[in-house]
Amino acid sequence: MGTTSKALTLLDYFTRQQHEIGLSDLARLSGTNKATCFRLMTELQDHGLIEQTLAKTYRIGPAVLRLAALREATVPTRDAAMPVLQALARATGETAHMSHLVAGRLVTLAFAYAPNHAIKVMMEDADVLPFHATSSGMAVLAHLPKDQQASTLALPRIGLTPNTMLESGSIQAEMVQVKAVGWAETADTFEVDVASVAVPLFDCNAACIGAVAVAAPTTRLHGAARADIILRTIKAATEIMSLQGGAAPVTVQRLWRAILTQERAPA
Amino acid sequence: MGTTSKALTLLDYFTRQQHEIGLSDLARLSGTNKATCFRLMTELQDHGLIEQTLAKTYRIGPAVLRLAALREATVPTRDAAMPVLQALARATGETAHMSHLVAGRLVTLAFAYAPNHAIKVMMEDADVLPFHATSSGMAVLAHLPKDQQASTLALPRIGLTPNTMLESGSIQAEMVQVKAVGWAETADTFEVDVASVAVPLFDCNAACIGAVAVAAPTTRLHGAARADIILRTIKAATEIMSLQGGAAPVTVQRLWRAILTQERAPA
DNA sequence: CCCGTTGGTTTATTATATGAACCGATGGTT
DNA sequence: AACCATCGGTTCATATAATAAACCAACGGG
Repeated sequence: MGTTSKALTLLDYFTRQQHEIGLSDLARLSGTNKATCFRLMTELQDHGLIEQTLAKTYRIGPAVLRLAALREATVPTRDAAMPVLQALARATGETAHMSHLVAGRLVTLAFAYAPNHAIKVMMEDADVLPFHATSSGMAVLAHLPKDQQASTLALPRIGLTPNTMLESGSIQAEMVQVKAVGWAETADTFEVDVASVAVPLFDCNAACIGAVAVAAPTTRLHGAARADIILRTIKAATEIMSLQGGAAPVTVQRLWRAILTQERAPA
Repeated sequence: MGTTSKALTLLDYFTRQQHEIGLSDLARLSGTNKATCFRLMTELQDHGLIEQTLAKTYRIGPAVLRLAALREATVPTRDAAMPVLQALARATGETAHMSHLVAGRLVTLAFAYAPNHAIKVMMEDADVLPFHATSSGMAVLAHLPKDQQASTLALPRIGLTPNTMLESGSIQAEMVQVKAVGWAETADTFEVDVASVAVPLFDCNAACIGAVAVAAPTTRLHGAARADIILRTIKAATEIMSLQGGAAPVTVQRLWRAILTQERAPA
């Protein structure tokens, strides 16, 4: 592996749960030599990607803000999707969110809450979603190239609830199902009492790059409400893709058109 | 220079003006060998910091969005400053903005417009500001450690208007003046007819990390309005610092207190 | 048909990254 | 107070990774 990759890999250890890490800890976590880790972090620090606190711990630096602003100016992903997500949340009365595939991981980039329920599903930006336990993950996984599916399935999985799928076989069966209907659904697999519906997003090459999803308490994702949510999520996905110059593969487009025209969600 | 630094330096060539760059162009711009450039870009791409368009040009990738969200979750710089800037813009009727020092450069991180004027100063996120031609730049430069001042002054400067200061001598004289009053002011040095007032920001170590500024058409930055803007900008800066756990050096605090208590801007 | 340019690849050479051991400082524990 | 573990950071011989010139094939005018 290249030195640059090693340095950039160090950034991955900073998460919402652990956003400040000391040198020795980071060296241990990443399995790098302490001296190497120090040198790499110093280099990241010189460019503002990392900064050090008073307590000498490292954290993500301010340079990423400039890069993110530049990214949004170049490809307005988040800014373009935000109003669509807000409309989706308002219309469904539930939590809407969008995740993108970044370097093989599914990252939450934006979300919107609905005001009309006391109980709602809460989200965090920059969260990394497990493929096997979320509808977004399954929606994306099902539409990935075979090799990426295989490498993703080869990763270790953890059971977040009693309902989480763990065996490759059942996940692959679900992937077939997801691909056959054009959207994905999970209930109580990520967290108990949380269910969600997800629709994949594609770029201009018809390659799957993420998903739009609506998450709700399991008890509210039934019957007519559920059917409505499925329709609206598909519409939101197509809208976001048109804003970003993406397009679903024709096979998926056909599935969606069928669902939208019959104005009813299939089994 | 380390390999990682070389790779990260490549990111700096992506600007608001030039946000997509081809391989040969980038190799030329950065002075790196084309093969090296390719390898480094591929590595950045593997981590999502860079992505390639259909036309094979490179651009900033989606991973920076995750990092930026994580940064804001760790240190809510932008999110915390935004309401203060909006209030400042509303109260002054002009454009307010905040810039931070990132890896030796001054980067615009947030701004807010006022609704009440047809003519206003426009801003862009992620812009890099020249120290010698902006009030924010001078405010920061004046409060930097001597060695950083020297290295900044050693950089080449360009004259953006006939009024832009270019000689080190006049810039250093201005720095003394800025440090003596605790804030900075420029008129027609960045762009003709644009004037601005800036107040430095400090972190918890009392090290200067950026500035808050109000920019207005030169004709509107006079008399009572100017005095009011100076007061409000100082108040906004102290507010932002208290939100972020920073504090100005006692010398600067004294200057500000004097200005605020006499409720009048000094010459 | 040619010529210049593009993105990308190969190769021997060389410069850079690496990691064990070390340092001084800090903070509990006995 | 002596001890010990751990912290962030440094040193230096060794080994690995980065480098750059030359080379592709493909594309687009003139």
